[in-house]
This record gives sequence, structure tokens and C-alpha cells, in this order.
Amino acid sequence: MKKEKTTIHDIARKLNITASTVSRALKDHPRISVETKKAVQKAAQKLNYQPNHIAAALRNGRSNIIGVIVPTADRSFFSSVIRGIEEVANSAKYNVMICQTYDSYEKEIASIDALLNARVDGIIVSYSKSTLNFDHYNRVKERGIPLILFDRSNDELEVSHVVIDDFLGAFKATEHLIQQGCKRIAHFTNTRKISIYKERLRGYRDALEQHGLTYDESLIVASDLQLEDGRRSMTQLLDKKPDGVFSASALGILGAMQVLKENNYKIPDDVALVGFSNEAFTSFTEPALTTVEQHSMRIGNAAAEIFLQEVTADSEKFIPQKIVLKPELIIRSSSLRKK
Amino acid sequence: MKKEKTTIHDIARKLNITASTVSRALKDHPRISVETKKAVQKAAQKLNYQPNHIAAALRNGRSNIIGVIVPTADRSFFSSVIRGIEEVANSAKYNVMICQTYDSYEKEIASIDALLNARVDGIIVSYSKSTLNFDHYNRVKERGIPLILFDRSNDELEVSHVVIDDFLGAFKATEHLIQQGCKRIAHFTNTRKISIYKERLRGYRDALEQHGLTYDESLIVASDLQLEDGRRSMTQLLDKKPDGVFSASALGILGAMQVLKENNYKIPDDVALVGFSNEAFTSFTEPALTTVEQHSMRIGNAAAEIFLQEVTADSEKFIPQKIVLKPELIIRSSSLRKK
DNA sequence: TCCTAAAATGCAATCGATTGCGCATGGAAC
DNA sequence: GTTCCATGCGCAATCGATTGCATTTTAGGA
Repeated sequence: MKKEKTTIHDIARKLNITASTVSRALKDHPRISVETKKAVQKAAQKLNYQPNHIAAALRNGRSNIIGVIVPTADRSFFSSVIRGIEEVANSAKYNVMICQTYDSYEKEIASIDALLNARVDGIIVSYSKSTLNFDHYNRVKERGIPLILFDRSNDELEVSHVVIDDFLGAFKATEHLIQQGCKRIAHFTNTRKISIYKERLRGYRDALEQHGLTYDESLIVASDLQLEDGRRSMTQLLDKKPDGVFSASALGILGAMQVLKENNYKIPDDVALVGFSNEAFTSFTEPALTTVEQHSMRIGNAAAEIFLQEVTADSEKFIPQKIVLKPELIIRSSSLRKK
Repeated sequence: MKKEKTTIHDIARKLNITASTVSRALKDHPRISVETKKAVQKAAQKLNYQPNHIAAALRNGRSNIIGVIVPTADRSFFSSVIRGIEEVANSAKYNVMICQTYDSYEKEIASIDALLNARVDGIIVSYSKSTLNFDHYNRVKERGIPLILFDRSNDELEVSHVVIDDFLGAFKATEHLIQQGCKRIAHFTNTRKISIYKERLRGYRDALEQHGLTYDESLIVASDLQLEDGRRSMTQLLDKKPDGVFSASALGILGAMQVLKENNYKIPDDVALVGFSNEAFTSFTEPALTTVEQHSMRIGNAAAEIFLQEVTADSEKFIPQKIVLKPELIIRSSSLRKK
């Protein structure tokens, strides 16, 4: 294997010009004549020249890499967001480096350090559930590197973020259940008081109250919202006789559905179900699950666009912005009662 | 925001020594005195020094980044592999850069170029379904960069790869169906003649023949193995009266299950089902799906370990190796008939 | 006290691309 | 025939860490 390493100097030597000229020619600098540019391009082609981004990165202090930190890529929500980021980033000549934290605070810090050391130009994060301390994010800000949060965000940190209107999503979901005739609607929320869950709870509550239903605390169950949690929550709710459940997560409502079916409840007639996050499996279940679609790809697009604005802006003067996208309720048979 | 950029020179200046000494001290070079090392570490801490990996990468031609290319991270199989790679890579001080191709050949080429330009030290790939030409991989080899394939591999390319024994997985799956009493077992395979699908088909066929069942071509359906394909395949198979189905994909068998249930077949008694790939949703269905577990995390570990061997080896002299992991059949209710 | 080997550190080049500034050439304007 | 300016390109420093080799310092022995 030939470890070819054609550099601009090789091109320069071949054409009897200097590396500066080659560099400028390749970047289409106006001060370089058209003929020289053509010659350089031809030579570059012939020598199979591949620009060394690392050298360029060192020189101008930019790596053209965006770091993305997510709890796990193994969920359509996050992987769609990543795809959305990639779309925008790639077309602006940026690469994306993905780190997964598996919802661990330590891994999150390690990821931040790794990205910082890799000298990424910006970091887009949905932080882990177990993150309570935000010092590592301040380190990012101190370095003057654009930081953008999505989904899970935090108002203490003065950074831009992209979120969906969790309140609205929850409101729509709950209202839909009410319109289907539900009177006793339970809600699965998260034990951790992350804003997204607080907002979903608020949306649920507001919908009830606006439709003249009373908010009954005994119908609220807090957990980690995974599958098993959903099962446990539903089991403990059975004797409360709910006729509808709105879960702040997708797995949670799946657990509820399993328990209900095992106990011979009819869905949606006995109990109607609505979840959050349009994960692939929600359309595979029987009945298919009604859920709140978060338009994850667009979240990614928006986050990447904010990043692009921030890097080009006068840095110091950039005002953090907040983008709130509207969620959409996807109605499927787990909640749609026949008239 | 202070754009602090502490370099080894800053540390050197502060301690009245040179950057060389600082560099060596930080790397625990034996020729540096213990006191100096301590002083350097203390100063580095105080000045909040962060090594610039880019500069180091330029100097020694290694970026300490491993590129990983997968069709999509949004599937437990791939995301587990990635996790497996990260485990090994991180503990060897490597970072991982993930690219998704969404099964597009063009995206795959673009990813290779992006990784090459980012000067990654190695590339681990599961190539896209639409990849038929492998020139871009030869470019990687020509550059002397370790290339490792996993899952989907190719014997033409003389590179290391990590695969599971697809033949064995399929054999076990089919044999299991036979043991459950199935006589007419259908098989869903992929239209694209990728080796993994050929091997699975072979395993299926061998199991039949070893158990005295005849291989009936009319029970083989080729498709892209997605959900809809599975549905279509099952629908067209109904009048062939199969009593068992083994699908080379997870989504395919899900489609089959849906169609069977819609037509009031009993699973597993009328038709027993087995899929491939232990995706999360396979345990959520009712009945839960029997499937072939690929030990994806270990695949990732193995791939990363091969990479580590290759980078440290005498490069030219490295002999491509092939690692074949044993799959495991996870038996769930979609195939387990009560005696 | 002097000498020498060992130990500790410094020097300077290098990795490849970028860029401010300066220099040369040529044509146009007066 | 000068002056001026636009055009086209070269020079050399720079980004930060690394490393072979040179040099200085130290310690130990004679």
C-alpha cells in the first residue's frame, strides 16, 4: 500500500509555483489567474490530492466538526434529530460527531471533554436524565464554542435551544381523550423534574380544567417511564378505574397497554391510550398507539441552523434564541372510539 | 467569554522551561524529573490546559478518531454494535465518529470521503444494501488506513471482518420450527444477494434437508424485508398453507404476524414464527417474537479490537482476519407450542 | 578537585494549510 | 517618458504539539 500523501507543496513543485498560490487557487481566490487555477486543479486531480483538514483546522482554529450528544441513538426520536442535523450540517461542509451518554452523567462529561479536545466547532446536546449539574456546559461556553440544547433544555443555562411545545402536545393529547369521552384520565409522568415532563403534566392538567374535569392527583403516577415502569404504573392504577391514560413517554404507554390486555380490558373502549413520541413500534402494536409526533427531523434542522448562525455571528454578541416547534397528535386506534 | 487557549508554551513560560519539556512531562517521559512533572501538572491544572488534539494529530499523522459507517443508528442492532465499538475504542483513547448512510450508495461514498478528510485512523463499516461497487473501499486501503467490515461483508475485499454465523443462526431457527412440529416452513429472504441473506437461506435449507423435509422453492419469498414487504410476502403465501415462517429480518416477521392475525390464524399453533435480529420491538409484540440474537455489542468489541491490532501492527504485514461469532436463538411465544 | 557518564532539559525542525504583506510585471493615464 | 495602480504571485510566519539530537546540569567516582 502506498501511503500517498500529496500536499499542496507537491502540486506547487510540479507546477513551479509556491504552495501559497496552490492554496489560493484551490480556494478560488480572486487574485489568482484563471489559467493557474485550472493548472492547479488538473495537477491536484492527477496527483490524487486530498486536502488535509487537520492542518487546515490547526491553522484556522476550526475543525468543521459539530459534536452531537444524545442519550442514545437507538430511538427514532434521537436518530431523526441527528439526521436533521446532518442534513443542514453537511450542506454547510460540516461533519457530525455523535456521542452517546446512555443517560449517564459521567459519560456526558466524558463526551464533552472528548468533543472539546477534538476541537469541535459547536456542540448540540440533549442532556442525560441524570444530569443535574451543568458546569461542564459552562466550560463549553467559556471556550466560546456554540452550544445548543434540544428536547431537554434548561433555562438556567443561557444558551439557545430547540424544543417542542410539550405543553401543547400534552394538551392536545388530553383533549383528544376527553373528546373520546374519557372522564377519568390518568397520567404517567417522570420522577425527575425535567422541564419537558413538567410541561407535559401542565398541559394535561390545563386540558382537564378547561374541559371542566377535575384534576385528581391519585391518577398521576411518576416513574422512569420505561416499559416496566409503565406496567407497574398501570397495575397500580387498575383499581382507580381510569378510562384513559396519557403517558409522557412511548414505552410507558406500551407497558400500560400490555397490562390492560392481560387483564382483559378493551382498548380503546374501556381505556383509551395516548403516548408521547412517535417511535416506530407505536404503529406496530395492536391496537396501534395514538401518540404525539415531535417532528424530530425539524428539531435537528433548527438546531444545526442555530449553530451556523452562531459560528458566523460576532460571537460575543450572540443572543441565545429559543425555538419552539409545534407537535402534532397522531391519532391511531388505541384512542379512537367508534361512535 | 474568554477564549482561553492555554498551550504548552504558556505552561513552559510560567515555569521557565521549554515546551519540549512540558510536552514530555505531560506524556510521562522517563527522561523528565519527577519534580518537573509535578510542577507541569500543577501548572496545567491551574491554567486549565486542554491539549489540542488537532495539533498533535497533524504532527504525528494520527487523529485518534475511528470512523464508523452504518446504514442507520436507529436500530438496536447497529446502535449496540456502535456501543461495543465505543467501549473498546474509548478505553484506548480513541473517539468514534459515526456516519449514517440510510442505505444509500452515494451517502456511503460521501461518508468515506468525509472520514478520510477528517483523517480518521481507521474505518469500521457495515455497508449499505445498495452498495455494489467497492472502489471507495479500495481508496481507504490504498491510504493504508485499517478498514474493518461487520455484519454485511464481502470476500472480494481483502479486509478483516466480523460477522455472525448467519448459517448457524438460520439453521437453529429452522430446526427449532421443525422441532415444534412444523412441516411446511416458509422463508423470507432479501432480493439483494448479500452474503448474509444467502447464508441464512442456506442455513434454512440445510436444516430442512437434515431433518428429512423437502426444500420447496414456492415457500421462499424474496423482498426488501421491511414491514410492508413482510405483509405482502405473507399475504401471497397464505394459500400455500405454511405452518411456520422463518424471516431473515425482524420487520419481515412482524409483517407476517400482522397479516396472520388479521386473518385469524393462531400463532404459534397454526403458524409458528421466527425472525432475525433481536430488535427491541420483537419482545413487545403479542405473542412475543422468537428471534436470532446476534450479540451485537460483541461484534462491536471485536471490530474495534481488530482495528487496534491493525494500527499497531507493521501495517503492510497485517493479514486480514475474519471473526465469526455464534448467534443465539431466543425462543419466545411466537414459536413455542405447548405440548 | 577534576573528569565522565548519566540525567535532565533545550533547540529547532516538522506536520500541511493558510494569509498578511511585499514585490514584480504590465498596461493605462497624463 | 513618468507615474500609478491593478493584477498575479512569492515569502515567511503561524497554528500547537512532537521528537531526534545537542547541550547543559548533576552526581558519583577517582
